[in-house]
Amino acid sequence: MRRGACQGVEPYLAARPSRAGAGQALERPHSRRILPRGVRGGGTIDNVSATSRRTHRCGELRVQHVGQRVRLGGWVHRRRDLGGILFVDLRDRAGIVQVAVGPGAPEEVRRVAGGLSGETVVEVEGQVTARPANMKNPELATGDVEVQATRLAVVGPAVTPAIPVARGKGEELPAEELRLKYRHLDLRRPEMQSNLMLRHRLLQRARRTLSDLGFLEIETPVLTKPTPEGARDYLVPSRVHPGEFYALPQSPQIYKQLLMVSGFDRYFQLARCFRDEDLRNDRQPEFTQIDLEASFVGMEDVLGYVEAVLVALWDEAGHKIARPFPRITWREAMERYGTDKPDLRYEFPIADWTAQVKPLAVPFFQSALKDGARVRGLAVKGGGGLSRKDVDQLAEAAKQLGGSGLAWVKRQGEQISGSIGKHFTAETLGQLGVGDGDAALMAVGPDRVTSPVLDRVRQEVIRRLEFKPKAAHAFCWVVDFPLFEPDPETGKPVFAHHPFTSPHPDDVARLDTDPFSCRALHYDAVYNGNELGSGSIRITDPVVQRRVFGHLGMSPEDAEARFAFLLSGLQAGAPPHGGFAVGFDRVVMLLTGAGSLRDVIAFPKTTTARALFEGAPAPASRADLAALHIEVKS
RNA sequence: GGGGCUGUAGCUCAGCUGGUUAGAGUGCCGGUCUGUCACACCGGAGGUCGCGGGUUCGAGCCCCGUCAGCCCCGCCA
Repeated sequence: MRRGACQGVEPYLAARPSRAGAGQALERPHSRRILPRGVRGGGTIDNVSATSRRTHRCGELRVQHVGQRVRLGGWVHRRRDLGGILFVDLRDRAGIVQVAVGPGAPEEVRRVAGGLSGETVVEVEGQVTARPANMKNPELATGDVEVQATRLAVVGPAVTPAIPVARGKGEELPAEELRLKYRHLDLRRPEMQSNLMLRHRLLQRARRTLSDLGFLEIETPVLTKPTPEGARDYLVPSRVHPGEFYALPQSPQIYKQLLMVSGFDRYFQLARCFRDEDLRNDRQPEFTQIDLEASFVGMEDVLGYVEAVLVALWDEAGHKIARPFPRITWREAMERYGTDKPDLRYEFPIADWTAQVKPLAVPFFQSALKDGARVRGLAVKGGGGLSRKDVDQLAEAAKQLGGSGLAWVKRQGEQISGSIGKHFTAETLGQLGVGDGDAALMAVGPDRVTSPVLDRVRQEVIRRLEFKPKAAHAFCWVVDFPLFEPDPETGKPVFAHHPFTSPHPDDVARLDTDPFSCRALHYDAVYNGNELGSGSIRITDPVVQRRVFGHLGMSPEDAEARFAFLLSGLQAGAPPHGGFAVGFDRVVMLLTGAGSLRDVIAFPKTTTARALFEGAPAPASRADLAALHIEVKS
């Protein structure tokens, strides 16, 4: 056990067995040999931390080190000068340890310690001592010990930091703009270090899991050709070929299919992907996917591989997840939850109340109840707890999503109230599952309107009434997605996913006659209402692939020009194959509890896609532009 | 492209109905202090109220514009 890693600032490391034993053994003779005279190595426990300049990391020291002479390097987190005695909290990535400079310390040490300011980098040599019982600090993993400094040197003087690294309890974070501008300081904070250390471990665990399953890590180009995800491409001008451009990959989609054609059988990559679209809290223009593809597989196989990865990742973060994940069809998800990424932590489904409500002749519904429109609603247990203000805000949100609003009924004993309350009896409400103290929230219209409305209302009700989740971790697979969706403007069928997704074999015959009824061999992994990733079984028949391109409105010539390398690949003998891509940054965000992707990416972009730290993008020089055959309009 | 929120000391924030000298905590600087751990105490410095224009006798506060950050829609798996 590397106990040193298991302390406060890195909570996810708790009780994790080390697998680094062999590597440590190799390191040991080396680090022992170069340790300075008079300083003993750290024994058998923390030797990977030792270097020619230090024996341990600050945060690793424990009672077992008492009596040892150690040498540390780190940043001055805080300093407490009591006059005759002075304490320095020394910080590195492993944590914080208290260095004591008492009246008995050498004059030089006392002098240097007296002048230390925050964030200065120092090297300390001293003896680890046990703190007396009443002077221990239980909030610090190293709180049972301290280091009595016998040597102290400033090796990296620091100006007063622009934003604080050491924060007081309850002190707010600096503005995000400043955190991004002074990212080197923000990244020193133990929270950020913890996030990025977990990220590292998740990456390693994903690699190991897939490698153990026989997947080969193969890198694909970053300078490439536009891929078909449908987002805007980042373009890179070619110097050698005037007027021509590379595109940065939105995903390695076509490459991984070609690797299957090439017979690599199982591929994975921790792939950097680029999409030039507007940002969100959970969307960055460059991001990382755990990308995989396998040959001679069906959907079951792929879901199995992805489950193995996800279970391993959650395990790495300390959560035990049961397999297999439950499955829900896309149709059922839309029917019961109004979304293709249902949050199954809560058993609180949407119901079709058309049959029960239609005979009541409620004016609010009558005009809308045509052309296949339905009345759908939520029976809210304890919905009496929703204030009039809550209901009004829910109705307002419903209207913003394009609905005609939200009808509501509350039942308290024999008292029935609400916007359409006078049309209801306790008996009718009982049939809808609305009991005493409950409420019914209803929307009317075509499903494409009521689904998003009731999805939103459901989430808001869960939040406002603080429903208890029935599980902390609710994974599911959403399967049987439609192959096409109507174009919002023309109503014509367009592909719901990328155009390499195989139609469901049972539905292929209806491809031309009834496209909207065709299902795709496409599947999403959903966790607590978040989409973690998606995948599909691919089209391997070049004839079908050409037909599908035709459906996208692509002429055979267009298809050839854009995707010749894929089409010729498929003609060359393509094995049945399929794959998946996990949005890795989002996984890290969920597992760290971070509020935004920016807290799990070392150097993220702002919402306007700027890098405040390094200052990208930036204008290019006239000479650079000329070399690239580019003129910029000003 | 559209909507919303925010912008006051290095940092986090307060600032009344527009009113005369813009405050607090923390950090910083100086001092006292031998067991602190957000040490405590005493003293001090520190302001282009994001920027530009307007209204007004008078603007941190009202109006218009603009910039930046964040959130959302559009867009994007």
